[in-house]
Amino acid sequence: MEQSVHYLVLLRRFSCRLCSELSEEVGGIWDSALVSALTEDWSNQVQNTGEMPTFWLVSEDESHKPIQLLHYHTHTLGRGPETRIKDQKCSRQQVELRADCNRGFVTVKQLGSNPTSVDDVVVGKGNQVTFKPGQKLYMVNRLYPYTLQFREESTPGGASEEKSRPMKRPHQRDAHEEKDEDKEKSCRVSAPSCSNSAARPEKTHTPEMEPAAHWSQGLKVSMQDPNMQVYKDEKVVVIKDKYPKARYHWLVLPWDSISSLKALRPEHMELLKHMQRVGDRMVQQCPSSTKLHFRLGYHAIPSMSHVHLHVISQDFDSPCLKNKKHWNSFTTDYFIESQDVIAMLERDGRVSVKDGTSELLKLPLRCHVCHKEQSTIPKLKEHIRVHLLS
DNA sequence: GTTCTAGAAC
DNA sequence: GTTCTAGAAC
Repeated sequence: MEQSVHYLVLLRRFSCRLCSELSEEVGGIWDSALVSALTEDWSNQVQNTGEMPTFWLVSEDESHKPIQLLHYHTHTLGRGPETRIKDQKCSRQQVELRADCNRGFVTVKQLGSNPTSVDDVVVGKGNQVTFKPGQKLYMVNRLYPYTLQFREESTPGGASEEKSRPMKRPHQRDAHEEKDEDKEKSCRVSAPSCSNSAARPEKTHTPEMEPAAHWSQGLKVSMQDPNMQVYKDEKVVVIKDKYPKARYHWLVLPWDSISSLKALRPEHMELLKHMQRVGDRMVQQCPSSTKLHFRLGYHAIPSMSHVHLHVISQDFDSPCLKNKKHWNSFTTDYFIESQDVIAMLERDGRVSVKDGTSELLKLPLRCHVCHKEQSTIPKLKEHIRVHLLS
């Protein structure tokens, strides 16, 4: 217990250091409001991939159905049937909203004369501010509060308003929402505290709701969640793996929507190099970087959509590491080093995965240090402790 | 990706 | 009997 507390204290100090030092080193930032603008290429990529992440503007007092805010579409709102606001102080065109689903915020421009605000910040006529999950938008005079919810829209082109309701998002559930305390202690990586009630999933699933987003889309949700983000800059975001397979296990994800290694093209080279640099920095800033060995790489056939670079310490000391698939995905050629992916892209212009790679997950359990075969996961975990202590 | 659990392995 | 795995379901 004492050790866990100590560990958490270290982590918090580490996070603070990361905030200042890492930002300096790689030009990254920690306040998502400061994220600089990306190009509009993303919009095209979304259309090409058929993936349509969208925000939903949710009336806090549930006076009307949530309003879908499609990526890069402008939405003018104010007094009228859509919001059911009848207050004369509210203009019919009170605000213009523009969602950037990839970077996780909506731009709010005040068009009306009376003040629109986001939390305590008054936008001001003609001005615009960012609005993120966890914040509250007050349409006018600190009245008519709204929150943002984010989810993947599974029907490209957009669902009709009638059937489009925010749904529960299982992968937005944080570790601390399930058997919280035990998990936090046992996984040795503290889940960040979540004050973002607006972005939390619905607890119940009513018949009129659409089915939940597929689990494989979970990273796209997590990477947008400010409570999950450990680092971010204009190109990438880093989150802690929700089910870490070692004492330190981060994921570096590009803001650009790249579904898998297969989708990588030469134009992604600089992005991949940047992802590796950020991963390297994560390691360098880690208080245990001198004691633990780290590897940076990609799963050849990842379960989760959206390219993500694993930055993982090689202790594999985690209760979340439970089965052969977990083990072999990090200790066989199923795990492709970041530098090898970059080299392959440089050489071939593509990243290919060898036939039979999925079979690597079924290989016998073998210690990653001494290569001795172990019969079961519990025995393997007992065995690797020996290397950890030596 | 995780959880759950039947049944294999011990 | 218990432990552990592997496949289904999510």
